[in-house]
Parts: sequence; C-alpha cells; structure tokens
Amino acid sequence: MTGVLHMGHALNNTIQDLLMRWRRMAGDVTEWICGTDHAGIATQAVVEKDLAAQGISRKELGREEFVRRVWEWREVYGGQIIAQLKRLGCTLDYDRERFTMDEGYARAVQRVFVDLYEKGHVYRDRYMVNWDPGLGSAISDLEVEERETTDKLISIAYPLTDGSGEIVVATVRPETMLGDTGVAVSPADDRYRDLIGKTITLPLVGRELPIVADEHVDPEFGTGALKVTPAHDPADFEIGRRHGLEAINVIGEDGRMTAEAGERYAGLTPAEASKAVVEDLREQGFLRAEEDYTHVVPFSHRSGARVEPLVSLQWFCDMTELAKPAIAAVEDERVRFHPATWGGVYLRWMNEIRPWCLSRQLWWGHQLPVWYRGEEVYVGLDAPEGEGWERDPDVLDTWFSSALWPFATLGWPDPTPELERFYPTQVLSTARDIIFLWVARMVMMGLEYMDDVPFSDVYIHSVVQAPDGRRMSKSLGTGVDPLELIDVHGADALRFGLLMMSSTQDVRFNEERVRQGRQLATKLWNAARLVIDRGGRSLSAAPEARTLADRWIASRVAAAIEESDELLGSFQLSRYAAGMYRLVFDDYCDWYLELLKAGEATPEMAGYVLEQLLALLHPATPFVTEECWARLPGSDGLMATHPPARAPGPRDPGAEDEFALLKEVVTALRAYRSAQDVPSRAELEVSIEADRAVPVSERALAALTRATLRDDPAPGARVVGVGFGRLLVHDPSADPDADRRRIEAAIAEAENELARARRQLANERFIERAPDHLVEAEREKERRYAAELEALRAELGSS
RNA sequence: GGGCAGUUAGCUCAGCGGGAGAGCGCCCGCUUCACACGCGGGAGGUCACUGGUUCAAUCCCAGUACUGCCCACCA
Repeated sequence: MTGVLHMGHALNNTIQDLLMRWRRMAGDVTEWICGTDHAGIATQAVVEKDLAAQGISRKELGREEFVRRVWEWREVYGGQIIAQLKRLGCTLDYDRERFTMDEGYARAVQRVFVDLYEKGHVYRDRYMVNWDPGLGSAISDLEVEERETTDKLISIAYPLTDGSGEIVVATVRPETMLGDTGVAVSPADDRYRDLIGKTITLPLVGRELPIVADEHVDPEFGTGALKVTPAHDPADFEIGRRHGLEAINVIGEDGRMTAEAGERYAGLTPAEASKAVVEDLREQGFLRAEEDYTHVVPFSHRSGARVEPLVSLQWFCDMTELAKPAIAAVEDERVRFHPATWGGVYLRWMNEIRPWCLSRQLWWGHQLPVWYRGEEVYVGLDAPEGEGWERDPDVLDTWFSSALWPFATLGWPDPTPELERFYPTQVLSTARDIIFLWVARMVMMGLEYMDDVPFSDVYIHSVVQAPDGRRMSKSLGTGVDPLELIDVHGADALRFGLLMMSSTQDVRFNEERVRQGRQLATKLWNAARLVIDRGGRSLSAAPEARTLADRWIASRVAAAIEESDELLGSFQLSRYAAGMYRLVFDDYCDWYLELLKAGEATPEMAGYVLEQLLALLHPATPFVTEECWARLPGSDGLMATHPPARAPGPRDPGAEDEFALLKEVVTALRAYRSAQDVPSRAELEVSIEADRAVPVSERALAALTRATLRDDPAPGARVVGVGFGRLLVHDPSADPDADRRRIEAAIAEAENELARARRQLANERFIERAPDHLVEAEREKERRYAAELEALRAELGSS
C-alpha cells in the first residue's frame, strides 16, 4: 500500500477486526496476517515522482540504485498504514508482518512462475497487449477501463490495384492506416463478393493489400468494409491471424510513430500523425468523409493514459486449466460468496477467462526468473550455468504475487506449522472491485498449490461513496479522511458508524452514523459509571433474578446473544450494530437502569448484564468496552480475551409479557401527561381496570412516570385506553376540552382498527385459508377494540 | 450490446408474504441525583409505476421508467 488509510480500508479492516474479535472471544485460535503488497506500479510511480521533483530520472540512477531508493521509501512510509490500523483498533498479528517482497515470499513467487512454466501454462508470445504509454508498460485487461469518448470518424478511399474502383473504409485512428495489411469484408456481403481475393493499394504507403472475407465484419456498419491493422487493434489482430496478414507496428512502445510508419511520420505522436495523415489524404484526394463519432475507448486505470493496443513480446499465463477447479469450487459451494450474487459474477468471468499478461516493464517488483542467450530461453530459480546469459529485465504483475497470499504468508513452500494450522482460512472480506484481480486468482492458486480452497467464505462489503453519491476519491476532492474522524469522534465511533453503513449495497458516507457510534460509546460509559456506583461487579456465575425487571432484562440479553451470533455469522453487520444500539439505549438504559435506580432491579443483575453487554459490543467498539471492563470491580484480564456473552438464563416469555404490561401502562400515562400538559413532576393517581392481572409495582410506576396506584377510581377520573383494559386517571384539574379532543382521537383510532378487523373477518376465504392463529388474532382484535370503543364512548358521553 | 443491483419518512439507510422501522432533521415538554453526546411525547411514507400470483403483496413473478455498477474486439 502506498498511501494512507482511506475509508475503504477503514471499513474493510473494521469488518475484519470485528470478525476476528468475535471468533477470538468464542475461543477460536485466530490468525490475522498483517501484511502489505509491494504495489509495483503505484509505488514505482510515487518514487519516480519524488525523484523527478529533484530533477533525477529513474534511468539516470540505474536499476539497482532505483530499487534501493524504493526500499528506502518503504522504510519510511511502509509502517504508516500499520500505525493507522492500530489506531483503528485492529488486532492483527503485528509480530508476524509479511510483505510480498520479503525474501521467503519472493522465493515462493519465483517458484510458482517456474512451475507454471514447466506445466506449460506460462509462455512467451508476441501478442496484442494493452500498452500504457504513460507507464511505459503492458498492463492486464483488468487494469483497463472503458471511457466514452468522441472522436472523428474518418472515411478513406482505398483504390483497387487494378484500377477498377475503390473501397471506402472508416476509422477513428487514421494514423494506424500506415500499418494496414489488409481489408476485410463480410463473406455475406454481395457488394464486395467479386472483390474478395483482389488487392488494393494503400494510399500514402503504396503497399498492396489483399481483400479478405471475415465473419467479424458487420455489413451494416459504415461501408461494410474494414481496414485491418493487426498490430494496433485487438479485433484486427485476430483477423490478421486468421488470414495470415502481417502485423506491422507503426506505433512504438515509447508512444511514438516508428520507422515502419515511414520517414514522414516516424517520431510523431499518434495524435500528430493522425493530423498529418488526414492532411495528406485530403491533398491526395483519398479523404471521403469526416464526422463526429462517440464510442468507448480503453484508458489505463493506472496512469490515466489512453491505452495503445499493440503487439508486443510478453509473458502470459493461460488460465483455462487453472480456472476449471476454481469454477467447480464455487459451483459446489466450497467457496461461498456473501451476498451470493457475487458468486455469479465470479463464475461468468471465470468461464470466459482470457490469458493473463504477467510481465510489466517496471523495476520495482519480482523480476522474472528468466534468462536469454541468443535464441535460448532459460526459466529457473537460479541463474543458468555458463557465460553470456542475460536476465529478462521485466517484473511480474503485483497481483501475481498477491495471488499466493493465503499460503505464501504462512511459509509455503516449506511445510510450516502455521501452514498446517491456518490453511485453508475461513473468511475473506473485500470490496467487489477486487473479485477478479485478487479473489479469483487466490482461489486458482490455492487449488493449484495447496490442493484446497484458500477460504470458505467471501464477504463482499459495501462501497462507501462520498456523501453526494460520487466516488470517494482524492483527486475529485470527495474523500473523507477516516483518521480525522477518529480524531473528532474516536475510533469506536468510526467503527460503529461504518458498521451501521455496511450492508449489501453501496452507501453514501454519513457522518451521522459515526456520531451515533460516539453516542453509543458515551452512553455505555455513563451506564457503566452508574452501575459500578450502585455496586455492580463482575460475577463468576449468573445472579438470581429477583425482580420482574431482572427477569426481563435477562431474557432480553438471552435474545440479543442469539441474534447477534446469527447476524455476525451471516455478515449482517448493520443489523447487528443497530440491534446493539437499541439494546443499550432502549432496553438497558431507558427501562432497566431507570428501574435499578428505583430499587426495582438488583445491582448484581445490573453488573452481570453490563459485563455481557460489553462482551457483545466489544467486537464493534473495543476501546470503550475494554475501558469499562477494566473499571468494573471483579474484572480480570482483557475484554478482548473474555469469553463470549453469556445469558443470565434462558429466554423468559412470561417476564417479557408481564414487562410489556408495565411498559404499556407507563407509556399510556406519559402520553396522557403530554397531551394534557400535566407537568412531569406532578403526581398522577391512577387505578387500573383490566381483564387480567396487571402486576405493576408501585415503585416502578413512581420511578418511571410519577404515578401512584389507588384501588378505586376517583370520581370523575379520566379514561385512558390500553390494550388490556383501561386506566382511570385522577386529574381534577384536567382541561375538559383537551380531554375531549384526546378521547375523540382515541375513538377515531379504535374505530379504524375495528373496521379493519371486521373487514378481514368478513372475508370468507380469509377464514377458510389463513392460518388459524391469524384468524383468532383478528377475532381478538375485534373484541378488544369493540370494548375499548364502548368505554371511550361512555366516557365521552359523561364528560 | 449483454449482465447484475437499486428505487421505503425531509436526509442517510434498515426491513421484506399477514396492520410500515432506525438515526438525524422537524414540533411540544423536561437542568428527573449515569448521561442535554441526555429523557419523555408527537408530526411525517397510496414502500417508483403497470399488470399477475395469493384469503392476504412494500415483500413473490412479469413488464415499464429512472439510477448505479460490472462485462463486451462493430471499425
């Protein structure tokens, strides 16, 4: 990695650390290799730019010195990203740091190259490659991006050699006509049938070119005749191979016209040559038309330069045999993608995989283990014996070495204990843009060299976009710096915020989520202070639940533990985060701790539950949970190595139901208060009329809404409807108008609900076909709302 | 040219066959002795559109319209 930690790194590493901490707490032996790749192109570019600023060119320095400078640069900046990961709280194995240019790793890379050569997959060929003139190197198909561009489409007349006429062809790259070696027409095209086998004389050049028939040509497009430039167009290259046409390179690897282009054009840039060729054609009367034309054009993902397709002698790897087992591994789900749709993307690409151009004309990277002497080629781990051998100056595509990551970092090819213990791994977490570049290649290499998949689950996380929906990018100025967010809100906050944003689709970055994370951390901290102050501590065994609140929170914790395990296991990270947030704010703080303050819950349970909450949240927010844990009396060791959260007991539906009654009473009274403007400090007297026992405690009611219970309703009490009956509130000072409005609103709502229930029940097919419990629930609703309506109407009538 | 996603409250996003959810924002009220980075109460969505399946569709199917992404050798 060449740069500083960006948001994508922050998200990915937060996810990985979350999973690592989760499994570590669960008792798994975990290994998260800390390492970086040498990022050949990007790193070389950065160092070259540095040198350029000092007026030094790479060529002046020479290869050896340049590579030494890159290592120096790495000494300075290589550690930067690791320091930043530490700030994020990532628990990698920092002692076992690996780098793709380490000696042992480099040996593994060379070995694989040699082996693939010996097996016949790796070969050297003069073939059409994507040439990046900005970089001065070939790049792979995956490093090319298509951009829509408007060019001039030029029509040129090619006269038949026998003088019987002409063929008009069209091109957006007129300068390439200098390298034309044929003209192709569709075999189905009657217009040209008689011309097949004849020749034309190439304007400006004078070369005689055959007219061939090829299926690739679309008779509908333009004039239906295609100029063939095998050296500078991938399609033409294929046509050329089919018809034995020569490939003449008129554009060189330096991005300029070659001597082959002719004296007049040699040395010009293609753009200059294009102009000159058009001028010359015009003068000589061969130009037929010029029009704007919008199409997609390849650009280098690396340098941004327009890719120059040209024929070049490079090293390739044929992927078809390597892909077969890797396709099978995904088809039979030895490797599973999450979400599964990415498995389909992987398979579509793998099924049409093309040769991989491995060689790069760079200095920073793994130099090819290849030597030449005249026509001889030697491929091997060590330099060949004898005099006169010269080593290939090229290096390997960085992704070639990255593909070996899952086993090369563990010491392969030596049979190390680490390799034995940790291969295959379980989870690979990454963004989708790297599925082909890295994931697919790791699967292929893992199967080839370890005879097993490198990981069983691939989690493809969201791409975090800029807040305005554009790509987050430094050059666009849309980047948001994760380190600044850590400065402002803290690492826990950033981690939590990113988890909240992380789902299966792209999301816009939203700082509110990070703030939410900070609020959670603060809340947890304050809750811990309260609980510790009330005598909460770490206990070796679950305490007895002595109150309804105790039984209820114990049940809630049991449910939350089940839920969080399931969500983390299925990579539903934002749901896990949201669930934790509500557990802490709503259940624990707003209800349970309020009751603790009223003496309706026990400090033992409060302390025990706090410990479990810390354990549940620790994978997401390690810092605050560790800090709270250290302060909890009786705690021992680190939360990082604490066992997973344990429920104080099994789920308790009875307690949950009973507690729901309390909540309903409290919520209804609070709403009454708010609607009637009863100050929150004023005491309310209330009696409960219900069709069942409502064991609401006096103290709970007093603590949660300053209400006291009385056995009989006071005369003139106000009616508040609840699901199980009604509350009668003694409120002599109530404003009758406001109260009537409140009751009318309640009536309207009840009428609505009643009508809905009756409509459902009037549908015979619903009664017939819907599950019994749903029908029964509907009947229950009808009864309840009918009763409530009656009570409210009576109340309205009497007021 | 193919393929894959998405379209849910003002904003950013969850949910997904049985009466729409969160955070923020907005309105009203609270210096309640852990926390104003807080507490309580509210307002606010024909769940893009059109058909279909079903007792029941925001959720399943088909199509349409936008948006985003990936793949692709029509000059």
